[in-house]
Amino acid sequence: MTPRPARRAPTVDPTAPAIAQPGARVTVRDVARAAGVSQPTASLVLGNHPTARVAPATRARVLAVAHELGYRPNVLARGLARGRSFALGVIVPDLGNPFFADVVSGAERVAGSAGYALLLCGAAERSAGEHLATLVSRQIDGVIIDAVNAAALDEAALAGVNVVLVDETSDRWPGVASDALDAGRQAASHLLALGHTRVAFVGPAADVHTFRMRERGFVQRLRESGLSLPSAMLRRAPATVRGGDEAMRALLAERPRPTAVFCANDLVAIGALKRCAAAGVRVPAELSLVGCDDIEMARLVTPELTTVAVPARELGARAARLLVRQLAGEAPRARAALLPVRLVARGTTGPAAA
Amino acid sequence: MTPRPARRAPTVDPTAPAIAQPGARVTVRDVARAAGVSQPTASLVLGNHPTARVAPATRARVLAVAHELGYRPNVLARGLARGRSFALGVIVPDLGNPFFADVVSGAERVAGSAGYALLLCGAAERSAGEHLATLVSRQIDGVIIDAVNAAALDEAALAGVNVVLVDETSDRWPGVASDALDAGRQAASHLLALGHTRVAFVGPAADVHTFRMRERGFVQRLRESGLSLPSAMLRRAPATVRGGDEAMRALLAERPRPTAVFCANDLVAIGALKRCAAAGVRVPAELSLVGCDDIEMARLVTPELTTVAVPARELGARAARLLVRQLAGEAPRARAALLPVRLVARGTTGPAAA
DNA sequence: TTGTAAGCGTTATCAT
DNA sequence: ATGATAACGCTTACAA
Repeated sequence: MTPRPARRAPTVDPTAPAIAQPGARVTVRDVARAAGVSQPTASLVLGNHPTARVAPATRARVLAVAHELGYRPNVLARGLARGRSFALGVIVPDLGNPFFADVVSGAERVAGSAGYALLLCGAAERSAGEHLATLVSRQIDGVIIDAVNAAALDEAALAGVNVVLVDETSDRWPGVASDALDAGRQAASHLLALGHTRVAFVGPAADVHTFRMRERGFVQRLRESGLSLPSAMLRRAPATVRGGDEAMRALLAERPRPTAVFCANDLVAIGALKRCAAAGVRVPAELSLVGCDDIEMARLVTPELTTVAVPARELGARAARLLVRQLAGEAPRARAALLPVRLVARGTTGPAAA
Repeated sequence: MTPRPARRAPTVDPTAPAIAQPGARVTVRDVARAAGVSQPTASLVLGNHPTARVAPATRARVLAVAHELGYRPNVLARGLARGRSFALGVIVPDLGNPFFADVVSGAERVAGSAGYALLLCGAAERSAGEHLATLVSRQIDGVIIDAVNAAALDEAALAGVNVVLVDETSDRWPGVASDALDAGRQAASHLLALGHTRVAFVGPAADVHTFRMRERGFVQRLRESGLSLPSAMLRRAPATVRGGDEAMRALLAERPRPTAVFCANDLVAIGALKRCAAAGVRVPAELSLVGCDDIEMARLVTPELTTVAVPARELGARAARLLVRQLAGEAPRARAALLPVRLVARGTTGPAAA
């Protein structure tokens, strides 16, 4: 066989000083050539493989040359050869919600330190299904899906993808979640302890598991104390500031008014709080308010928001870790426990008015 | 030459019904085989190339088969062959800051609809330089760098990378930025119009261009009205809620106190506002406060924050668009104009106390 | 218009 | 321990 034909653009001139040429990619082949070994041998060394049975001297030489030349592996090529991309995807409903920003941030930290890149997908513009499709065509190694109804996803698109759900449940994919039922229960307990009996709930109708569970826990705990939630006290609203604002307007028009309201998340609670301020309703004197998530904003409104703290960054971090471990070949461990949540009593809750 | 040897794992059995096999990747070769054309011909059709000189009949057949088989191109392989990854990176200091979350969100939208994936990099854990290196080894097509001092970046790492700076300037890379100087000027004008003469500034010492310009514009406008900023009225603090809180504590201890403070961003202003509330200083009666950015939070604190609105999402979107255009081969247009900013007078500013 | 062949940079499987 | 050789899935000359 004839020697390999000259490459179109030789990346490094062997006669040139061994300095990383700006703009020119240094490949394993260049390193091999310069180190006087075959290309696969260099690859064996550079791929820091566990099974790297290479003579110490050879290895050292290759490493030295690689360093000198400023060799950087081409992750795309590696991915193509290994059938993996060393990248994780994360799909969140909306990065504008600080809670999701935290989840993503936690995932990014873990993914990054495990050598994975994180591809960000906001489900606001494109649907989760579309995102999934493009991720798959990028040979994505795993996908974190947060607060997107997994059942609504296209079966075909999901075939053969490593998925971890955040704050959703499914018997098909593993997931990490906070103890949303307990969040609702703690909110109820707190209000009950303060003597509230006319309480309300504001949350989205959307079929997102966490919200459903928060609501369920709240109602459940109320029932245990002999209280019920009449339908007028159950307001459906999008999980946004605006949603909270509008729901609270409706709630304030009710007679009798509730003396306490649990909101599905902090954004809703803050919207509700804002409406109370606008309507001249004193919080917590006339009305108590409990949120959920404990985003940074919760401590910045006045009065500070009583809320149930949910470890958002930790959720993202765990989801990423789960994927990373799974990809490293570790057996998927038993169903992960729910992350505990904790009510933080601050300024928006007080004793029920007499 | 002998026919190509059998592949290790044939992805599709040609005799099987043409249904996307779950888990099995359908390749161009599979499509070509099924359509009875050569692999490159199929590639030509499927690569929706402008120069696709293929017989209409053939093209239709290939497309039909591809659809039937559920063909999805392997972006990694395509990238390797074309020397591009069809991915953009974005490096932000901290996703926890809603401003950056918005920038990223805007970039994601544009990148996504142009067929680019967005790799997220938070500069909190790893340095921007490290991120850049990993992005380069992923053959990244372009990188958006927000609020990271570009001069501090490793020259070598940046060689041959398409970079767009957000809210930074450099004569080396193109960038998009808001009119930070004008932001400072508008803040000053607003306070001057309200009769304030003892004003202060709180901002980070970090060498981030935008913050420097906001400060400069503020001081400049003050000077034009014959006012100066004594050093006691210039507090250095990290651009966070906490930083604002602590800086304001110091400011409140000064005698005489300032009657108005301009903060480098909303987070700082909100921290300052919080400190005022804690210290019993009435805002705006005793002290006026102006922030910068107009993040969602600004309207949620009490009183609502007067601030200079900066189009964060638009910045991210434009940065991404700049890269996408550049990658599409369009000539980089002349230096983009600064995005205008606009002061939004809300509740934290009022006339100077008599 | 289409097929053949080479190549992208890496990993994996064998002989040697 | 090392080196040929094939393969990953795609693009792109170039030849037919």
